[in-house]
Amino acid sequence: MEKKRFYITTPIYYPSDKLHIGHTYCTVATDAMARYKRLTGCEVMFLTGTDEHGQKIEDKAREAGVTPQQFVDGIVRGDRGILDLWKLMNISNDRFIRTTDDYHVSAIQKIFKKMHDNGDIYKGKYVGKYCKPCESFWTESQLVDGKCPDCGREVQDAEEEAYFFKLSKYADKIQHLLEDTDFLEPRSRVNEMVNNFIKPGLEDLCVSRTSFTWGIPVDFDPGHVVYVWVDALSNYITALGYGNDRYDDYEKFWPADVHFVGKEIVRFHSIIWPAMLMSLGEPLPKKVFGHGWLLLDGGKMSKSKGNVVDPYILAEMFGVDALRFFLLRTFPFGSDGNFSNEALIQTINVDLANDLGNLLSRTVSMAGKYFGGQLPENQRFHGEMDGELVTMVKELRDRYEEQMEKFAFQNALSEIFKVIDRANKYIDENAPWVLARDMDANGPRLACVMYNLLETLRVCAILLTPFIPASAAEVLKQIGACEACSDWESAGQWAVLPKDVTVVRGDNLFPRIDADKALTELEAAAEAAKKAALPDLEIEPQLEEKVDFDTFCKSDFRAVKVKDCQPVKKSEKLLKFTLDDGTGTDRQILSGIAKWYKPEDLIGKTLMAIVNLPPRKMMGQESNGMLISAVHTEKGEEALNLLILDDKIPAGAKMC
RNA sequence: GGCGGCAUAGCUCAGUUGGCUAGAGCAUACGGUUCAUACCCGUAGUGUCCCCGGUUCAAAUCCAGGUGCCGCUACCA
Repeated sequence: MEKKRFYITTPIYYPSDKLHIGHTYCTVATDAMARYKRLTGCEVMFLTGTDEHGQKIEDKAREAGVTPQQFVDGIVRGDRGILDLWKLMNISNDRFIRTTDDYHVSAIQKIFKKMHDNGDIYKGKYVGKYCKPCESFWTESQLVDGKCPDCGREVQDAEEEAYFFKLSKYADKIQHLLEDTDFLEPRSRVNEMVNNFIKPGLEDLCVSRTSFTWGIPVDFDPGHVVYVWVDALSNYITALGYGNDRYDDYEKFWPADVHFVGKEIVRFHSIIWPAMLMSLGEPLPKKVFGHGWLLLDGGKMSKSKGNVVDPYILAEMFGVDALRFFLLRTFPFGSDGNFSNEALIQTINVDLANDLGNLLSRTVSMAGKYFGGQLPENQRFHGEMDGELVTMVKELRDRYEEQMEKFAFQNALSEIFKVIDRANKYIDENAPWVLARDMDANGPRLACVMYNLLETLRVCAILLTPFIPASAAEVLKQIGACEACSDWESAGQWAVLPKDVTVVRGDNLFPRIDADKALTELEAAAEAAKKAALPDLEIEPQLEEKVDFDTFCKSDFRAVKVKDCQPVKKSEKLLKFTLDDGTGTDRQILSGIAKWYKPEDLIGKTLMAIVNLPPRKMMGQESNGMLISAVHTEKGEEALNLLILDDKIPAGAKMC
């Protein structure tokens, strides 16, 4: 009999920046689902990738002084890039598509041509706004206060030639698909789509651009590039070999079982994508699932807020499995969740360290202590004491399966942890340490208690495999489970381990985390990351206000020579200068530059000062003037350089 | 503005087609235990289920109105 097949995808991410915890969330969820399906015996195709074309990449590349291809290569394949991240997160994707891959490029050209030839793509005029100085084309909605969002200047009506896709033609079919089937989940998204887009009347979709070149050329009309919709969405079929010879899995895996997508791109996947497939005459994916977002402090994560959570830092600090687990255990997949470091640490400590990790630790340790690691065959079952636990474990796989089929990861995990909780309680009820006091009388009973715990751990570990693959494998290893005792089939059965199973004590699965210490470290890491993101160099903007010449001339700048320089007591900032200003009388100036200069290094230097400022007292000492420095900001940190003049300039020389 | 969603314990949230004496986890307090990762087990709580009406034998749940928060509002990828 042929295996059941399952095709699941993440969105292809846009590599204009490094990915954050939100992308990781979606990919980890997809990975858990893919691993679950493999566990149940399906032949799985799990696809993820990157969407690499478009204006923004072109711009970013120019800023960075590299070609667009070099730019995306860096973000995708570079150090700590996207591929590295998925490797770190133990993502089991079968394929990774980049929209710059040759086979995708040529397939897109075929798809575009096909839709053109069947009359669904036609040439039209794209009306918008044009900013002449910037030479850029904007849409009505992109304008800021009706002006160019880049320079703020007036824009003019303009039109450019573009290809359009007859989206409107498919409006009725799409509405039916959304309203009368369970194509789009969660259900709450359906109303949004229908009310916002379909009912007001679907407009045709502009599917080409002439305003930038970083895209797939329309091969029959030079100057046009295929816009994101056709380019990106089609990845789900080109990666299977549609329109290309690179792969040959289209017949095998299409239609997809589910596209996991963020709620912000539900529209593309639930309206545009089905319409495109209808136009191509291809079957539709079975389901689109729009998951929620991870919010920070109740708000969206964003670069500008500087609150982007870096998955690398978290995974390295707490472990990949802990992070994977947290993401899927804590938040209902369909709705938004509040991400916080506190919640992450708490979940790790409570569920993974205290409940699961400790259950394994105490079980294996007791098996070692009481039986030297190998249980005796002679075991005494006690229906009353054991019944409840055994029943729960026997029913667990079915309960779990029910939730997993609904993508309710949180609930599936919750079922497992109910059993883990029950097992911890079971230990208390049976008090193995009491039984152990009289091994002659209680040996068989104690052995049965231990066996029941191992069986419980076995089933839980199997079912946890999609979520925490490495840790689950470690559990199975420690409890001595063979391969046949670790598969999906055996997870539905009780008493699969041999009675005389041998356990192997290992390291603690999930070390407890010192919350205060970890939070402090995270803050420091976040601070460092924030700093790294700051611009290398910032200078003060120039003043708008003009100063007339006469006013300027009133400022008396002079060359001065440093006769002496001392730190000011009790002041961290101030240095006290004794200066020769050419008048024959020493001048004292205090300057807040101790952070940048050592006093002794400045003695003998020729500097510049304004000498006719009114005297001012600082830390009880009088300052007569001000030394002139150049200031700028580097990586968010203030930098200062005194104006140091050529020593041949005599003291008192006038600056003008 | 239009459309949609949400509002339940100190915190994060469950509550399916009205049957609830309103739950879980975390946090808190107290007690027990010692196999274990200072862990585990038990007990104790506290609620104007946002407000105001209505339907009903019965409303957290359904309806109307109000308040507050959030999302979507199409060519940004």
